[in-house]
Amino acid sequence: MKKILEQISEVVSEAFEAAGYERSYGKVTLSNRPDLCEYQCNGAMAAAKAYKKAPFEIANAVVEKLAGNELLAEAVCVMPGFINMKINPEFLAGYLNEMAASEKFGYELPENPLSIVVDYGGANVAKPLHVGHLRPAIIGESVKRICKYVGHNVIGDAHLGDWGLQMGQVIEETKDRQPDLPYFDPDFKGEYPEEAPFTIEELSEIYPTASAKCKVDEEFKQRAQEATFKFQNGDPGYTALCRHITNVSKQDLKKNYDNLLVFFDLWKGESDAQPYIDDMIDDMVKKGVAYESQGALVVDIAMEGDKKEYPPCIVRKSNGAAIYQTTDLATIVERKKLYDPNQIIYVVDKRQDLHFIQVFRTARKAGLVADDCKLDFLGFGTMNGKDGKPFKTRDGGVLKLETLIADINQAVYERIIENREISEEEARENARIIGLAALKYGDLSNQASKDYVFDVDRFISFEGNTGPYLLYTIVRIKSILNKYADNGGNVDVANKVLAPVNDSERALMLQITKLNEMLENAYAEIAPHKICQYCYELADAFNKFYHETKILTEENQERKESFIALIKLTRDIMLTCIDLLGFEAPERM
RNA sequence: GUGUCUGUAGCUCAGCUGGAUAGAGCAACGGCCUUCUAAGCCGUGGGUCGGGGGUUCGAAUCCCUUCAGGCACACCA
Repeated sequence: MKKILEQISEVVSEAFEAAGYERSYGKVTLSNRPDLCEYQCNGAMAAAKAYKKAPFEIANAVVEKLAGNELLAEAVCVMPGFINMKINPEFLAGYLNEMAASEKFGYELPENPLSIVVDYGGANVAKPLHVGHLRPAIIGESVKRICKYVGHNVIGDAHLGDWGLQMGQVIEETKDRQPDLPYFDPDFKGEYPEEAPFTIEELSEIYPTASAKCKVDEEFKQRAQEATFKFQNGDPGYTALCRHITNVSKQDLKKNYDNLLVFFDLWKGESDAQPYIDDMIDDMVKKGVAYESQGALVVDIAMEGDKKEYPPCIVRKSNGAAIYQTTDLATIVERKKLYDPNQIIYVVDKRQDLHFIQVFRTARKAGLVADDCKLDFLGFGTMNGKDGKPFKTRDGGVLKLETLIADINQAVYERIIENREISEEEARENARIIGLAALKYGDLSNQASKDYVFDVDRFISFEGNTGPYLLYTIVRIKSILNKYADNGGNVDVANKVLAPVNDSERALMLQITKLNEMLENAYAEIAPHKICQYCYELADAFNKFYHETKILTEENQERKESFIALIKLTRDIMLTCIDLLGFEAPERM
């Protein structure tokens, strides 16, 4: 269905035309003076210049043409030439009823859905997830859900780091512990065992041990580097062992991501792109985009209008090895071949923006993607502590993600048992749900590209603009609906929303109508924080309405059913919003 | 040094495709629970939107300049 702003703009555009002006001046926006009106059109002021007339005169003529329009209850013109409008309450109610009856609240799906790859997570095989992995997981998951919701075909790819030194480190440490395994026997000719030589628990201890050893033991470090080289060059035993490392590690990562409600469609890794490298580079050389410079093979990425000189993109190091850029480019080749995407969104630390400029420009120059394939870099900012410096543990170390989440859950749990009398089991379960909401909302409510202060106490404060506040509001609505059902009301029947009876109900209804406009925007700008803001305003509007309106004791049956329909719609939209943000609501709290 | 991002209330942040008195939350202070969850609601105080120029009928928003901070700048990922 058409968005409400489109509908009103249409009406005003026609009025401009009827009054003898360009219809393009009829664009209507939400009012920034809600005390005066709900919608405004500033077109008369822009038109004044083109037609060399007083803006007020134009606005007046337009307002005359708007008289009696069924969408509007009021249209007035105000100096110097604003057109202020109020919506017809009957029309408003009708709009909500249409939203409630429509799939996805009437969001208009694209005629030609895009194929979108979202690259997020940034996890490395064999290494534990730490706080640094939190933002890409949270933001990426939300971006993925938003893209899906607005009707595109989306693939979320974890794009594991499975091609680095850590592989060699784990190989060597395993070798030291179990030297007799067949992977280390160069003459071994049989089938390698199907079972991994270590469990998740063992692996998660092997890596840190090996990593620590590398820092103090030069000989071990040397061996790890050699092992990495051998595995990257296809040594069969090492390759087989690496497959075990990856598989075991993946289970552990999956468990951790599941806890965060982060679900990848694909668990590809850097290693999957390797087979594409040689052909890709040959092609670049053949096309003349890649050339040798200081021993390395590079691609110039300078473009007209650049304010600075960009360093060329290295696609092959002077020692012949591939580099980060190479792998990312080859991954684009792979994705083009397997998924032919129209858009690839990278959710990666913003400090890597130069890297992605290099990769994107090289991909374009070498024709790795179709010209109309969008390559988006959603660079996120740093998570800082309360002191404004990058988030660290008390002793300055890197905080494991599991620890962070456990700490938050514990803090939320303590707050719950302080305020509520519920069973131990429910308190723990709610702490998990509410903690995750606090964590994710705390992150997503900031613009992704900015650094932000990670303040657990504030996030779980249960007050104000927080995840728990949203959940509390949802739970409140659920509770009313449950009571309504207990008293014989039927919650499942689709009641009609009537025109609003008071200002707070009207405000709630207006807020609901903004949903689809907001969603379109959140997708176009890849901006989950817009959903946070909308959902908070919706919760706020509901709570104000709630305090002014007795819902269950309303005597007029039709009116009561209208209230029920309205709060049901509010609940459903809020549930949709938090789902797009990547968290859930409990039944009670 | 070059580029880039950021600078809005005591704190944390929205607003930035130009519009009418710059918005929230927290913190402070004052109200509201015999009535659908007070994790809520209502109210008060608090800002020369880093500074300075410019464009415009109109600028937190666009342009220039300046100050302060973050980040990145070819063979790490």
